[in-house]
Amino acid sequence: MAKELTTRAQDYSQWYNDLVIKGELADYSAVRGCMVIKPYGYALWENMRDVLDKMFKDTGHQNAYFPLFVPKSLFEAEEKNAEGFAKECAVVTHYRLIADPNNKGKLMVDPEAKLEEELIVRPTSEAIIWNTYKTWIQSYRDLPILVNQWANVVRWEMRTRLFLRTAEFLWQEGHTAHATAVEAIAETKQMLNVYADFVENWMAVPVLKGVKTANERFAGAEDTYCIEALMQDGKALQAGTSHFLGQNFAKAFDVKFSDQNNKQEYVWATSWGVSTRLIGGLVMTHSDDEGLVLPPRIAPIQVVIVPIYKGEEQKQVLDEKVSEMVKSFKAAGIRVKYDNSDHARPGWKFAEYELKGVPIRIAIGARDLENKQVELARRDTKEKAAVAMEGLTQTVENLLVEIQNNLFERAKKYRDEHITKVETWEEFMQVLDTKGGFISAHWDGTAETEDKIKELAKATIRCIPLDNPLEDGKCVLTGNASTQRVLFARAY
RNA sequence: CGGGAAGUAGCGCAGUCCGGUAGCGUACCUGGUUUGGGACCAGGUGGUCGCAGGUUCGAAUCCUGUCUUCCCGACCA
Repeated sequence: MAKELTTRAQDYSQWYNDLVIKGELADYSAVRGCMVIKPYGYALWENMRDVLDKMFKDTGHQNAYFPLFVPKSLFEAEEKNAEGFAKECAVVTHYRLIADPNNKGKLMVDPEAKLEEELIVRPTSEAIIWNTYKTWIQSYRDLPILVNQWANVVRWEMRTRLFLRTAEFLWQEGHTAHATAVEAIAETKQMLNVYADFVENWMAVPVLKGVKTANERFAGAEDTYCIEALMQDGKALQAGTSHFLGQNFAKAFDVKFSDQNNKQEYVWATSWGVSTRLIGGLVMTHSDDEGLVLPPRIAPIQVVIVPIYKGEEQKQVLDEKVSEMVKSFKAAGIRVKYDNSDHARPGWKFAEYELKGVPIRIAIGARDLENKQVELARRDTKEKAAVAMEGLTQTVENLLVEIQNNLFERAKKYRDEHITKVETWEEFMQVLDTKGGFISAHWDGTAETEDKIKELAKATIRCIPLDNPLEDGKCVLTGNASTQRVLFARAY
């Protein structure tokens, strides 16, 4: 029987959950709020990770690894950062279990094994890293430090959703140290551009680059730059952030260096990260009611080949023919899977690989061998065509590029059509409730107005776009004078 | 943390009101026929019904407690 998928129109949230679980990206686990990332989903993450990792290294960064645990005294050193994360920290208080004398076969926490100082399971690593940088930095010659780490972090969220918000998630966090503010700001912007480049050109997800308002800023940052994407239900998703941390952490951890004039200066910092949340954004950007739709450049399987045969004899002929094709594909760097397993019939396989979002499917049977052709089906448009075996590898290479471009253009068109300029509060609410997407509106620049809008509309300022044109106007809520439009949306 | 729902075979569910020793679909195994959009026939395997206690001759079913998960909300760099 078919794996029943909920459609987007029926229940968008359920559709998303169905895709993640039935598409075998991830599954719920026995641990509240934590997911199991399954091999197919992890392969996707590995592809994303590998591309990003190369981009980081190409911009001069190195990987390192810091501890999972942060002593409480270090964690609280940068006050704003600590306060921002305090209410969602997992805390280790003991280090040993013993047999429970009142409950045979069960264990209990040994009250004798209480830690002198509690350990915070990192929700982010600024504290432990800056405490370390203190020992790495003495002179301007030690700067800059350009380090990234691939890690897991824990944020004890009250409400979780697969990939979008889980208690534990995988990410990378870059932490850099610089001699000047100018240099640190340049780094912050550079990494924002790296993220935008990756998300748009590899994931085919269009993003808006901008800077957060003070309210939405990372705890402990001077400025938070972000890329914002738009999902098919009209809600925005923060896809990545890059923070200019000023000297906040240097001061909190007393990290100084001697400059060329032997003067002691505090170090300037940045941090930047993207997480497995990107996978959630990917799913909600491209997928449809038949299942996942993955962009070719990061799809674990780019091409699946399904043989159609009657009897063992035909199968062997096909196996032989297809092995040549596979060899040619692999030589061209195409990630290909030949599924000649006998326990499922072709129709079942078609549906299965559509559900899993494989960009191209090739079906080949006796009929095709005779005509020296194959059936080529593309996942993004669901179009099927008979194409010649002659030059097939080139045909497939071209089609992969075309699909990649089509996905991006399709998503960008949708996104652009869902940026709406509004002038009045009535329009603001109407667009929000009926059309969704980003709303470009004037805002008087105060946190009070921002809070009020959040309360009234459940919409937040996603960002102030970079290179935002100045334009005199009136705040959409208060009518006060405003110098520029900002982007509002309901968000994940 | 507030509200709701659910825990019975790998997965999805019925049975619970009205107590009598567990069933359906799918998956899985065997054999056969099949194979161009989620095949069909036949025969099988698999669960002491989340956990603990109570009522009863007898509990998936009634009572008490407890644990867990999901959904909605609040919260969310």
